[in-house]
Amino acid sequence: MNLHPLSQSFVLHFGEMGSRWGINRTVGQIYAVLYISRDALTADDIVERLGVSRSNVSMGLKELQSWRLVKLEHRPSDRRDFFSAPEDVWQIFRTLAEERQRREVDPTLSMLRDALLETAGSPEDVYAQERMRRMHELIEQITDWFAEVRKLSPETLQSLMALGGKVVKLLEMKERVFGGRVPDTTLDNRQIAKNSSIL
Amino acid sequence: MNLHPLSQSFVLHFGEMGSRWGINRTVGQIYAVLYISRDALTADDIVERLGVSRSNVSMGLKELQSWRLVKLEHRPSDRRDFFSAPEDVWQIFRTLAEERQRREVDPTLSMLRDALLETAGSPEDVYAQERMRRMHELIEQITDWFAEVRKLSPETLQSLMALGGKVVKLLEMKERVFGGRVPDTTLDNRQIAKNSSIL
DNA sequence: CCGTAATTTCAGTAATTACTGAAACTTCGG
DNA sequence: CCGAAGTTTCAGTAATTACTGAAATTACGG
Repeated sequence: MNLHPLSQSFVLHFGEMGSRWGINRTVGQIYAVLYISRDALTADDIVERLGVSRSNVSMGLKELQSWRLVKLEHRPSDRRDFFSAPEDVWQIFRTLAEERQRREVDPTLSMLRDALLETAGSPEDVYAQERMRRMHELIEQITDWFAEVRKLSPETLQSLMALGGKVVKLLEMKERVFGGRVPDTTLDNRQIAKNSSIL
Repeated sequence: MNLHPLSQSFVLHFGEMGSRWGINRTVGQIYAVLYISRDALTADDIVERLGVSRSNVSMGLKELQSWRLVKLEHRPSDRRDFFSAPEDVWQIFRTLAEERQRREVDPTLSMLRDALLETAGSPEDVYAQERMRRMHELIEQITDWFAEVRKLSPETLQSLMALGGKVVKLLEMKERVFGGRVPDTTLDNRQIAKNSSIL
């Protein structure tokens, strides 16, 4: 591995993290190298930095492209492919989440839906289905929420996150002015549903 | 594998998902079996249902315990260990997130902080550090937000998620009425004014 | 279109990770 | 404490996944 020591620990760490996340070590390292590089790199640049085979880098880059995590660009009178990671970290995060949704969450929801359509033949099946229903509900809720949140601009999102749990307090306050009853400590489902319908 | 067909696809799917998430197939399957079981199960129950070795189940259960994803209980005059998955799916989700935070996010933040303390010796290093700084910022922001959100009750959280992006609209509405000046509450007024003005 | 540089594919092999059965250990009722 | 039931550990092996080098394919400047 032919890297500045500062970058080295970053790259190694991402290789390690990659393997924990079901992405292989080299793919993680390739991404790390691209992420911290100012300029777009050729596959051979990456080979040189990581000390792995050219074919390995080729496969890794293909994998990263399938995740939409790297951009491919070309330069005039240069036949080589140049790769780079997107600038915006929020965009990267979003892409990652979207791809995981597509690859893992959607198939899971689909499997759960299928199982819920089956006729339960025994008390165990009835319980199993009930559990699956709850899981389906949870995943769908988080999924829908995320789809909504994705529509917000990064700035808005950042502000909301900065508020954190205080959002609730702010909404309670709004309740006092617009709503009927004053909620005790937490908001009640129905009440929020009611209010949001006016929007 | 000795399971009702309805449960079988669920269990197989979770095995598959497990391997994609860096958790091994059997561990995923064990969890799935526990999740859909009404009663707590012994290790031998799981062996029977999955058709894997007793030792494999033992290791898998240990792994799941280290993730705090299974509860261990005992019954009077029965020396066996009984395992079960928590009832509340929100709780499960939360535990999973907390453990991943502890195992993956925290070490990553720590690595990034260390790298940011180093002195950059070249223009490449300077850029690499800038990128790491941005990544650190993003992760910390999401982390802090999540820590806040974790304090909310599942019901409150659910209500908030049901609102989705409409939260922004509600807060804007509040803005229009109070214009940053906020009636007496437990919150520090200045803090709210500051935060909501960004919206 | 030719030649060559660049990239991809793929079969073989290396490395890693998962799984098993046997043995060691633990626990607890008697 | 003893013995049996239950659990864990671990060395060996199986299965999976990652990586390489060579060959095939692609793509583009001349």
